[in-house]
Amino acid sequence: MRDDDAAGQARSDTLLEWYDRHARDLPWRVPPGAARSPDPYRIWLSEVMLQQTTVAAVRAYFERFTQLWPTVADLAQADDGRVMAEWAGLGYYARARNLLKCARVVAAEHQGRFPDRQEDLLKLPGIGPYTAAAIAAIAFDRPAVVMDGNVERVMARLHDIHTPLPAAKPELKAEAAALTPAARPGDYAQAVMDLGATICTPRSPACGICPWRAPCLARARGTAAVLPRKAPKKAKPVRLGIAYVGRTPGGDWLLERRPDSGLLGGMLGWPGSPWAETTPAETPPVAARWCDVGAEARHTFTHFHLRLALRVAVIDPAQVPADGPLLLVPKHRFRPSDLPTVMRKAFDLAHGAMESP
DNA sequence: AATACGGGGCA
DNA sequence: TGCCCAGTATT
Repeated sequence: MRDDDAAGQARSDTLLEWYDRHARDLPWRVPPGAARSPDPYRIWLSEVMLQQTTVAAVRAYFERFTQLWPTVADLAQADDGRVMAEWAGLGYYARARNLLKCARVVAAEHQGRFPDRQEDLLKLPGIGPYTAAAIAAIAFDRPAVVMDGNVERVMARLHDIHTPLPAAKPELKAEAAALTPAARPGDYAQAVMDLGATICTPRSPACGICPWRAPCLARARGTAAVLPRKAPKKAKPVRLGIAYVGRTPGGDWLLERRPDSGLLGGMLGWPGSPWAETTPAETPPVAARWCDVGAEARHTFTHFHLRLALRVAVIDPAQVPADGPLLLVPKHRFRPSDLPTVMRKAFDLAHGAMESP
């Protein structure tokens, strides 16, 4: 065991030396060696945004959110619709709903301070095993074992593990735990994830410049590019739907607030038919002369492809019930960027069709 | 254990 | 255009 400990120590030291020289400059990051300590609010916000999402996509959203809501107390008081609108385009909208829930729990039940232990962080909405470990390690420098897709890939290659995911997870986690150091665990966690994101990449890893090229078994055996192995995935079915893009004579838009649970939950969207495998029936939200737009919006979600046929009409505002999910958004307050991507695609096509009759 | 849940990047 | 990537909540 002592040999393993010593080898692990040497590896984490090697990685920390690399991180001291090559740490990425990120808006939410405190550089290694800096005097200040990280703001748990900013670490939490960035980690939730980074779930299933690339750094490139997150940057602008992070800047915007921290500018609008500099503290967790500010976010806790924010308007729900405003937060959903600012999240639009980032995807996985349950994250935004849980973000608000979590901010309100922290503000009301934790005096505006995030818990510093993984076990307590795990109880908060939207914080699972990965995010709890990441906050504990990065914000509070606790030796939590941070397991994300990057770490899984790095461990699979370092130890040349060929068991397919997700079956390999326990083994990969054990290897990651054995390497997590007692000194500078926060920097170590960020270092492994940086390594996975910049060098030990999913395709064509840059083994030649990797700080772990010496101990890496997959590098020695030439198997890095095929690891980690994954269980085969199933094909995505096609679903069909119709969306109705309506506008009043005054130029206000007819939208609906989608239910909190389910696909695009809590987001604005165009009213329409359910999305199913078969051709949908016409289900106009209000009576009007709906015109077929020649084009359809195509969009791929996690588990199906959608083809959305489009109808446009000038509608009578008096036809819109005051209760229910439908709402008229005034012309000057409507921002296409407040919509999830599929709804923005539908708008772009419908709007083009309305401009040129 | 399996499924629902977006969107962006790259070949 | 199509394939790859990747945490949390729910069932």
